[in-house]
Amino acid sequence: MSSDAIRAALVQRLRISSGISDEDVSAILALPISVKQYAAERSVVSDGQRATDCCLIAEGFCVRSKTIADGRRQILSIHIPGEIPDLMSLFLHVMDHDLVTLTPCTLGFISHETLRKLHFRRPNVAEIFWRDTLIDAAMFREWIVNVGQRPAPARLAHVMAELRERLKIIGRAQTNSFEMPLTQEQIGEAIGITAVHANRVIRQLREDGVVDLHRGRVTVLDEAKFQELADFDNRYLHQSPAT
DNA sequence: TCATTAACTGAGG
DNA sequence: CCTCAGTTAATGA
Repeated sequence: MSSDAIRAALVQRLRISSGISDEDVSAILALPISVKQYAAERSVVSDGQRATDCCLIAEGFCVRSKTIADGRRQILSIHIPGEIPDLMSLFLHVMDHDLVTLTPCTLGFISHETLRKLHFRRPNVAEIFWRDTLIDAAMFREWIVNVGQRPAPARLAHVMAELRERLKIIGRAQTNSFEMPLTQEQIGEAIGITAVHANRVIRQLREDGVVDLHRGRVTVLDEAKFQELADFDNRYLHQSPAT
């Protein structure tokens, strides 16, 4: 994939969620960016590492995660094309978690130096990136509530509902079907249950005619049941800049 | 390797 | 007694 396509993915997302101006778009499109291909399940930046670039996902899915002493891993967030999962590293240089590819990915790296200069030259872009980081924090709050308080089937449904909403923004989800390329082990790591229990939960949702998850693709079987279970309110994604 | 399922267990309501 | 969820183990795709 060309680096133009990578920039386009970012701009498409920022246009919708931040109301970015054409001039700011041009400034972003002119940034030097280094494109790299990653296989699935590869570390992009690790906990404790000093980051010198920010990573823009052009193609594929990534997760952010932390691993505890006994080796168990918590998945903290799922990331899709057009996002910059490690934007915070621009100011927090030493990573406090891992960024890992889930699927084969095309990633674009923009140096901190470049981004810093852009911030001085274009305060509007700095504001947009700040806003993006705050939305990221809002998503973490929602994730905590989800994992901490909802029963397992609702937890899974909520993660699915959020992913659908975000994929829709970049034109990659239909209402009743979208990609969710996590193994059952990874689903367990995301919502705090074992892989065996993840399997039970998925089966239950399928048997109840709510939603099906098969080979990394979600199919909503009953929209009303799905919404009720997921208890999803998209306000925390703050998609319209005006409000 | 990943997904599936059963059987058993214990916590907690 | 019931639901939820972890563990173990066997088996299938």
